[in-house]
Amino acid sequence: MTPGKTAPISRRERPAKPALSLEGIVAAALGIMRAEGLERVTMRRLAQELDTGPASLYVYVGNTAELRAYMLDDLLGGLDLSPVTAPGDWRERLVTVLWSYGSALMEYPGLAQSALVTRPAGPGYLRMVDGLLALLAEGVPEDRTAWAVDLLLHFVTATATEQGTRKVADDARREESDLTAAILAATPRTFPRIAALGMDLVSGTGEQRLGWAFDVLLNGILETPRPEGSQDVPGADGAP
Amino acid sequence: MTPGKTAPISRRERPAKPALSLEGIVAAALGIMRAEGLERVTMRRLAQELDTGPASLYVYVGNTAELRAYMLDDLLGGLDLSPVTAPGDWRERLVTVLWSYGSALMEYPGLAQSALVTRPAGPGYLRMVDGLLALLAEGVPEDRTAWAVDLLLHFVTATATEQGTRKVADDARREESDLTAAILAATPRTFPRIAALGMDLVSGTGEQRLGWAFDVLLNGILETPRPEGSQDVPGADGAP
DNA sequence: ATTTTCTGACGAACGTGTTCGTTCCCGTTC
DNA sequence: GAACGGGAACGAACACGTTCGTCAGAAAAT
Repeated sequence: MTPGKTAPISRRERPAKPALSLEGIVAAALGIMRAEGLERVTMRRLAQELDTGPASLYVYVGNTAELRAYMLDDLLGGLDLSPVTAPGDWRERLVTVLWSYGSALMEYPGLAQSALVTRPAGPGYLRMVDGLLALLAEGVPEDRTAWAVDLLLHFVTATATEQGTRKVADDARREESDLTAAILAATPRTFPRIAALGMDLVSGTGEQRLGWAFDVLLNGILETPRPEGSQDVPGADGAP
Repeated sequence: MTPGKTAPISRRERPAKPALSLEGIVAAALGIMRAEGLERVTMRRLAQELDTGPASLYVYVGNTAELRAYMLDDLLGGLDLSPVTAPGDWRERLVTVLWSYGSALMEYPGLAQSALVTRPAGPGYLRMVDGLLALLAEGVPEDRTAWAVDLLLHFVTATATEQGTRKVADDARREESDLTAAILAATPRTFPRIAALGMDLVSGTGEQRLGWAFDVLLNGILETPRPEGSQDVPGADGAP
């Protein structure tokens, strides 16, 4: 596992390298991530693990963002989608799946950021979207399920990014006190509304706020139809 | 307003370096951004502009994320908040301000990403929050204004990040076809729901979708009270 | 007036992502 | 069997963010 510097043995002594494939690269990247954390997954470190040079990786992966997208998709493939077909209230089951997604993202916050930058389009992501669409179909009018799933996922991803990078910065104290100090420094003269609300602005745990946000989104989706003239798309039925 | 290029005088002609201050650094950074784009605002380029070395900047700025936060806050300070006190429907005025915020962010997408990673806490941001709180107070029950403003801004920031980085990637074609291809490749066997919806999943312009999202959020906020037991915070009134 | 202290500034260095030109190998074609 | 062509792998290099140890110069203390 820890190759260290086992003397500069020429590569020909290594018994048949796995030949370098996208799958192998992603697997190695996930291995490093689980063992040492995502921030350790650098192109150089990864290349070293695969006994090659950094430039060689670029044959299979366009850049680090793309690599992370592959890693994330792999993770999403392992997501528990059993709530999709389980019995019970569709809202509860939907929120359960969304929480799973969010939890996966929060575990490796850097991946969430990638998902926000590079829109996922891998099989793992599509699998999840399909499941969510099935759940939405149970209770949401047909015209807005497409936009709704996007909105929900977009929101969870963003929240994970925010929460996550804050965890990386580690000192939640520092962050909090930064904004907290500013709030406490607000006087009725400078920022009246902020001063009035005070620490209520930063109240609640992340879970509480996210749970509330889910309710807000679902309630809003249920009673907000899609604007007219936004659904006539050529070939929208998938039968060209 | 438009600083332009007041003759590219060599740095040695500069009469007495501005002594290097946070204000000066941020101003120079904004200058480079407006002239050459945000991606050109590197520590080295910035140091060169200020006729010093990169390391010197770290006395005033912890890292690039922090620098960008300062830049963003400066931009936010120039935001048009006149709708806050204007007459008319509070919802329309609120959305107007949110659009301003979003537009500012989309102009320099990298800044949006910073805002998502490092929570803003500068005067420009607080000014905007205070204005939004005033607008929300006109129509939203008091218990949820604090969380609502956070939710709204969080969402706009995330959307700008997503939209923006896509613009940077430039080929919206490429991006679109990536997901589009996956959608078209979906069969009723593999991903039934996705196949059924087809291109409707990617329908609508960014504006249409964001406008709809605003409606969803506001409608949801209006009818989703905050969960009980989440508002008793010590010193919540700002009077310790 | 001399000494001490401390902070802003700096030069050099490390590890990073990414690109470029070259080399090598293997399947294809004559 | 020989020559070829193309994709995979590589070595070297560039610009980047950030850190470290050092230094100068001003402020504070004596």
